[in-house]
Amino acid sequence: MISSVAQTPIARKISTNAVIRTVFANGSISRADIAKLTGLSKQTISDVVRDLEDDGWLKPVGQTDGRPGRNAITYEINARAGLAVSIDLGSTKIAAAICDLLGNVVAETKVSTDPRGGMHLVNQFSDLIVELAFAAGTTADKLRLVVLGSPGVLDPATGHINVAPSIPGIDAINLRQVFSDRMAIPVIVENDVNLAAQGERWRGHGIETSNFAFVALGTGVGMGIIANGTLLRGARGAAGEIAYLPIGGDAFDPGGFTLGTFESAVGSAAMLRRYVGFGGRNASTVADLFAAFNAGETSAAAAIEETARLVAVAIAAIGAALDPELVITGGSIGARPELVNAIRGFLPRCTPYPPRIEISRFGNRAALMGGMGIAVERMHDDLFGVKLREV
Amino acid sequence: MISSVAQTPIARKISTNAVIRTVFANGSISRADIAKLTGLSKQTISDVVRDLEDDGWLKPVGQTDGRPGRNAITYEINARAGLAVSIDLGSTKIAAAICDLLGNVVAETKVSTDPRGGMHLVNQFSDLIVELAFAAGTTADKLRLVVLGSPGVLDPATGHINVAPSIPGIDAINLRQVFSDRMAIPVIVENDVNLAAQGERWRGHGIETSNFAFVALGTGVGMGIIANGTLLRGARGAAGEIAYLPIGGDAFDPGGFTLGTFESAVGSAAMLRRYVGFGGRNASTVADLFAAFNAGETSAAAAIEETARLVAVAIAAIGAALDPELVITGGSIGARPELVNAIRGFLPRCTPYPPRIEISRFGNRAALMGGMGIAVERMHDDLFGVKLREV
DNA sequence: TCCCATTTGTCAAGGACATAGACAAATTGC
DNA sequence: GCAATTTGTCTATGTCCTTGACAAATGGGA
Repeated sequence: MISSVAQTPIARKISTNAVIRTVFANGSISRADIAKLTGLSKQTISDVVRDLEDDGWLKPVGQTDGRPGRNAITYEINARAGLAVSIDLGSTKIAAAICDLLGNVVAETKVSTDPRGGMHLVNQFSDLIVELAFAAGTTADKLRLVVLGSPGVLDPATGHINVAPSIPGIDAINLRQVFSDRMAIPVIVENDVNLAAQGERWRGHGIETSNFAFVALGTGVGMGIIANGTLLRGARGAAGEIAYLPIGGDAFDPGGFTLGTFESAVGSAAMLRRYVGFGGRNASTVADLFAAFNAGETSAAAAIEETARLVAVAIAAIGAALDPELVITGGSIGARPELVNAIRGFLPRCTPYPPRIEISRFGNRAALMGGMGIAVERMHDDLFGVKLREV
Repeated sequence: MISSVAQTPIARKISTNAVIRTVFANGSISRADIAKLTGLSKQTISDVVRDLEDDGWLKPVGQTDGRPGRNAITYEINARAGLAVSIDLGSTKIAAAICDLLGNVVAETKVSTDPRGGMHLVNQFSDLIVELAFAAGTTADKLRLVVLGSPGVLDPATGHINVAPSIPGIDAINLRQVFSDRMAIPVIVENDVNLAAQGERWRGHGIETSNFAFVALGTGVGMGIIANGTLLRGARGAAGEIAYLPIGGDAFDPGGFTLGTFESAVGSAAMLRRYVGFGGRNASTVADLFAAFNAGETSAAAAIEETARLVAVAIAAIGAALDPELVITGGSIGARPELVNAIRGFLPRCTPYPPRIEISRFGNRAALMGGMGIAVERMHDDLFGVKLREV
């Protein structure tokens, strides 16, 4: 025998999947209505719903009322039947949340990142999860999945983080493996900007758009791409690493290799340098610089204007390559409306088909949201997905 | 009743699909071997194969021999059971071919493009197909599908060609609709560079690569992107329109809007202009220019060098956005090894992670090949694909 | 209050498709 | 010629789905 006999026959899996999807789409629904919507017979629906209720995935919640005919029992997803964790690892803060099968946030917290990095972070994650699980009224071993967002370039195959300048020691261990072994739960590691893009796709500006880019502008720069409705990672996981775009400087300058030509031109350090170059004196952080701009300082305005011009050219380049319908900006610089308005002004002057520009809906929670979105999607796939046999 | 009862139950469709895929993967195979490879029972395989043979999809071809035990009858795909047409519409030539279910070319031809454009082209396609069908020993009404590659930006939803400078009158009609109505066959219209990328994906350099780009350099410039193994079209079908990359000129120069900044800098007109600027006198076409280069003319070398430098920067930009493993070049300029070698020299100096560069395997037949690849894939989907019911 | 139309959900019968195992037929090797 | 091996069919059995009948529950009207 090459393949063992399927535990649950394919036909029943398909029926179960159809029922689950129908209940997800409709919230609270009777078996008779499920039958009408799926086209399956009442008998089949009753069987499937009985199995799902026995296994805890569905629960009866009430009755129809007021219409002629016998009242129907209505069923809902038992959201608590699947809980997962999303963690956003930043260089200064770690945000974490537990969400249920419907994507509701059940518990959430935020702590300072352990500056020692490496295995200390794994310990920190582990403690966070135990604490969150308690707050959610459950225990860590009941959690089905962890999605971890991290800066850096991840190898799509192994999950190893190859480049992560801002987090010490994290490229020395196989974070996914170590963390997963420690918790005895599957762990997905993903680039934080990619997660932010997924977050916007799930419940943000990208909800109705299959082709958009999330551009993060802050200390560093990065991009997450949603194309044909799914995340685009590239051959080495480096898709969207726009730090290396040959814009804002000479592409052949060897200095661009370390930081990246574009990042050297529009990162927060470059902005402050530019501000000082224009004669500014009152800003040591980007927040100061925007404050100076709002106070009417011309050198701050010039620094922002020049940055916006370069970002507009970068977006033109991205538009020529990817044709996104929408570009969502985020990060400490990218979330500033002052900058985004300036970009909106430049864009139609450097590309014939400018995409729409929006500021991220979730601010610094975008990556956390994206992690939850992936977790929910993955739980659905694992629990109710229909997988055809590989030949 | 909302949905009509499925004609063929899903389980049988899945089994049929598994059988077909196994036969495709193994060429000539016995029913017993199909059973071993799929894990399905011998009985089921016999039933499915009998149905497929009755309907003409499979045919017995011989017997096993020489091994102990009873000889088995071997079966093959009946390749002639599905024939489709691929057409590559160029500004000067139209190439067309008929291929079978296995992607074998059954008939092929090439004619000059009718310069009057518009509906005259539809007539020309129609005549070509009738002629090819005759050469293939069949009739046009037996063909299942036409894939048409055309220059220009196509709306992914409607198939309408929005921008096509080199073909007159083709943006005035809904080519897909008109052509499909005329032939009474489904027609797929796709950008020619996208088709070239698909061709390389199907049977060229991209056969083992899920993330690569096909860059066409000639009179105009364009790019086809394969990401996650599938074609990337973008929101308006303009993904890969690298003519508008802000490279090789000032992105804010309004002149760049008509032709595109990058195309103005590296198209064949720009190359010849550059050659003359360097003092060249002996070239009125790009072929002349490369001949002058091979004769040792320094102004030709300088023109090619400068073009290669700009293309390298463009590939660096594409690499930063998409992280392809490979870039395949084609077109009258992009297929020249002289240029590609120069690009290979520049690339590591302007990007830290240069992709591999290869010249298209199919020359000017790449788009035709891509059309066949799509046609074969689509025929398989239509004929044997498993579609789950939409809820 | 009673009856009817309507709706829900279960029961029972039947069909399609799958599997397992027995078995006849065909072939090689000794 | 006989054993071993392999192919492909036949028979029995089980699962899943559908259909149609029917009991149970409900609202509205006489």
